[in-house]
Amino acid sequence: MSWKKGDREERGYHHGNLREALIKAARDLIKEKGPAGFTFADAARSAGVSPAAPYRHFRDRDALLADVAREGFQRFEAMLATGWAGGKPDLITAFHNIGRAYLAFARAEPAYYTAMFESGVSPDLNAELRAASDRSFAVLRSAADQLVTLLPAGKRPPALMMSLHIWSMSHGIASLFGRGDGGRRSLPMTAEELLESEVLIYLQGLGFPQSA
Amino acid sequence: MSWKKGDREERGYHHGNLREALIKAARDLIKEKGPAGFTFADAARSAGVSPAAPYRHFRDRDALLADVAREGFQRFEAMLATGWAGGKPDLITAFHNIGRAYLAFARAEPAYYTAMFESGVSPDLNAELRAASDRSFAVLRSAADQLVTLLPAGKRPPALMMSLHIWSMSHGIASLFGRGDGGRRSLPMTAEELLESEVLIYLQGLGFPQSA
DNA sequence: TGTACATCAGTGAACGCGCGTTCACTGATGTAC
DNA sequence: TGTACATCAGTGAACGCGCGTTCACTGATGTAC
Repeated sequence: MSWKKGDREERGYHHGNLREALIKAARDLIKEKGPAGFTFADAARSAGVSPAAPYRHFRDRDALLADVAREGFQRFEAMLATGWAGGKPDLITAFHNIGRAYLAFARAEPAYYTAMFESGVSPDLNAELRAASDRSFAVLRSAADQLVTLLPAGKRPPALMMSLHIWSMSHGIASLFGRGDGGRRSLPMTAEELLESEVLIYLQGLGFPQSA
Repeated sequence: MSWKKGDREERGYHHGNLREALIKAARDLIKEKGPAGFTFADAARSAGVSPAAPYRHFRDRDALLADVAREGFQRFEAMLATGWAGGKPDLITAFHNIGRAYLAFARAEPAYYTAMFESGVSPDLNAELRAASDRSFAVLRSAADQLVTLLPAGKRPPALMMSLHIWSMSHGIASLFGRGDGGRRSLPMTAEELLESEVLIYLQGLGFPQSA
């Protein structure tokens, strides 16, 4: 069987693009059965190759998982940046949009989210993963940097602290209520409404105007 | 080998108290190797019994994990209640103390915390687990009920919403930074300081006085 | 109090299974000349 | 352009291992009389 290179991703030798195919297989299996519920052999089977083939691309299961997480952070960064949209239409609205993007990502990509935050893969053990994680956070950090300029110089909170606060709110809500794979708890309101009201009250506490 | 019933927990037939011993073994294994890193056979080995013995007490591995989570919620509830201390010395201070208790639990008992929130065991599938989880949340909810009475009647936020906000902040910080088993990210401040400042700003946003 | 019996927690051997990992190999693609 | 060789992604068979699960059993404890 030989494939023409019609698809942009289709290239290479025997399989075509086994590395990416294995990452996709891992994502599907994580979504189906949780981060613990997939094996190296499973991923090979899903990708339609022999159980020995993955060893050409990943040292072991953890290396594969780390690559899923790294790819996840890349997409996450892109979604957060799209939410922020360079601070348009106004800084406060754009800031709320980052939170929405955060929840949208957790909902749309529960497999990536799990690999990134709950798979036990430590970013500190993998420089590339760490860098991808840091770049995601930098979107939030940079938004906070710009947001504090709305306040008079003497009343500005530390932007780092502020971005950590927003991150923890978003992550808390996403973890508890906003997962696409059957969230663990039900709510009398949507996760988005809960986060939006939380951020609103928080910004009021810092003295931000209702809109800008 | 026969044991006198010196220890309060020591009773029963052959092993003494295998059920509790298995739960403790599961906790130790989760703490060591993560929620995915223990098996039914592992737990039996740690408890010093044959691999068939656990079947007398738990249907399968998930049932054991659910019981770890249930026991975790019981201790969690107790810690939160101790933090609140009936609203002493004053409601605002006691409210902050619940947050501290939340983080202290995640730090001191990472194995329970993992089983409760990240093991994939759904509270909805187990009535007892669900009830234990609800009782934990009820501590926070009841504290919020009392706290809102500090505000004039027309300016009181819904206590349910408020308790969900506080829960998500605490859970977000505990998950991201405040784990006893080698948290995944380092911080320029303690998790406790981060949560305390976050809650403080949030309460200011709702119009609460600095102390009461 | 003593005896006979019922109960049931835990045993240990056995099984089938799928995983992780290795190995010499095959065969398509890339490259030197 | 063609030929010979090097490279390397993927094969498939094999292995040891530990897991989950079952089974008839054993033996300590509880209970009826």
